[in-house]
Amino acid sequence: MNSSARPKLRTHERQAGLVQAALQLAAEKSPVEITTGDLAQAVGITQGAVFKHFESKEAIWLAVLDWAHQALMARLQAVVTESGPQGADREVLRAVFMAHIQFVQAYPGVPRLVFQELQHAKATPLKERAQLLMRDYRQLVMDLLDAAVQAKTISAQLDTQAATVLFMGAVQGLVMQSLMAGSLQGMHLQAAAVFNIYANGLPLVPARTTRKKS
Amino acid sequence: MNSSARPKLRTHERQAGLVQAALQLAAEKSPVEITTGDLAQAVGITQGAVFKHFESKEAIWLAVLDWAHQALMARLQAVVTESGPQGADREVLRAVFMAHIQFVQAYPGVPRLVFQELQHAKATPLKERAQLLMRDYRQLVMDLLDAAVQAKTISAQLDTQAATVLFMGAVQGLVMQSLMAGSLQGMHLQAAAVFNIYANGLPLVPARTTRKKS
DNA sequence: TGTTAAAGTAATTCATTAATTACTTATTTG
DNA sequence: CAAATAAGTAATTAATGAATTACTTTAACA
Repeated sequence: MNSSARPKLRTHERQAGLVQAALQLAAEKSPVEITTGDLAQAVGITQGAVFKHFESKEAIWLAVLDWAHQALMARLQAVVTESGPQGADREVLRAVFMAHIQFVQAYPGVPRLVFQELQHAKATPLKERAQLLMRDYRQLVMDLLDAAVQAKTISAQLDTQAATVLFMGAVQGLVMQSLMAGSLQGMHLQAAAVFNIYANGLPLVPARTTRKKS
Repeated sequence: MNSSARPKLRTHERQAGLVQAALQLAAEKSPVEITTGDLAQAVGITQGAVFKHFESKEAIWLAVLDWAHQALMARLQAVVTESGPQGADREVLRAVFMAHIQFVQAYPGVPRLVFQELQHAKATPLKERAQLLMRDYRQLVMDLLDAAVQAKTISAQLDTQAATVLFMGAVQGLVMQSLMAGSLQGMHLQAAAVFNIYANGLPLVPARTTRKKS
């Protein structure tokens, strides 16, 4: 990647470089098979030099997860606030959905890494970060759904927990799909179709002329 | 696991034992961190002895994937045929969904392994097996959806590709959910709620009092 | 501008783990 | 029942890869 032969960057920049390198590499291969040597090479330094900037390999992945957390949530939050305080609720959801898909396309290494870490049985620091990211994300989606219920755009029948799981699963399904196909291309085309089915599954508030029956 | 001190099993049985041990261990930890030593121990033999029965570690995981493929598809096929030739289509889907969830609860290592392998960028034999399993699964779901459209239980509007992605994503979402929670308990409770939303998203055929149009 | 601290190198250490080897023991089966 | 074969052991090998060390170079700044 970075072949500019310019040695001696300050720790902060090297850290950033390594984090980006990790993201790049994770886009192409499973995080488990990324070595500190790979990272060093990608950034143009020696394997040993990596440890001048990070205490351990784990610390690098922690930084990557932090970056991803920050970047993803910022984007999604932006989308939410852009949509204005009382946008059509389904449309906000759709915008968030599509923004997430875009993010995944831009940084395919992130879902890889997150899922990788969630797999560990016992709570490693990395797993905890991954959980944190997911929890935050989950909360954002659930808040949107709850707001829609509140605003009576969606029926109070809705199990918002379940709806959140399905929302996240929809993204995950698309990711998996592209892992099978081997290409991220066309992901957001299918994403729209998938979201339509999802949104269709969210119950409308009962027709307002009719009396509601259980 | 197997602490019965009975040496010298025939290769076929040892293979089966090792496959089951791998499934067990994969239920608890990430497949990457399962060593041949772990497998040997779980089955009560020496690390080296493992290679009397499998050419390589990779061969073990291949066998595991084959077993999983076989077992999962058999179950799902059974559910489909049990439901009779003209069962209510959504109910067949629901039954398949729930059967899959049950399978995942019984063998949590399987989704772990599959996803793990799908991550590899270049086509390793293991990745190909995982893809094969997913493709078969995907086909089963899509066939059901297509049949429902054919039977006019579901509107021809439906993008069955997308509906299949969402179906698989729904399972995946539940898996992820349990990975976050750290427990498989209660998964099938939430599964029912998730499926309801999904099924609700499948468009009904237009009201039947209307004359059918091509 | 010369000293210091940070950033880098190259080579080494240490641990892990898949696979092999030389040898032993159990189990078929001719 | 005694070869022959299959299954097992214990120890070794070879490769990999994270981290450490001893030393060198660059950049900052007092």
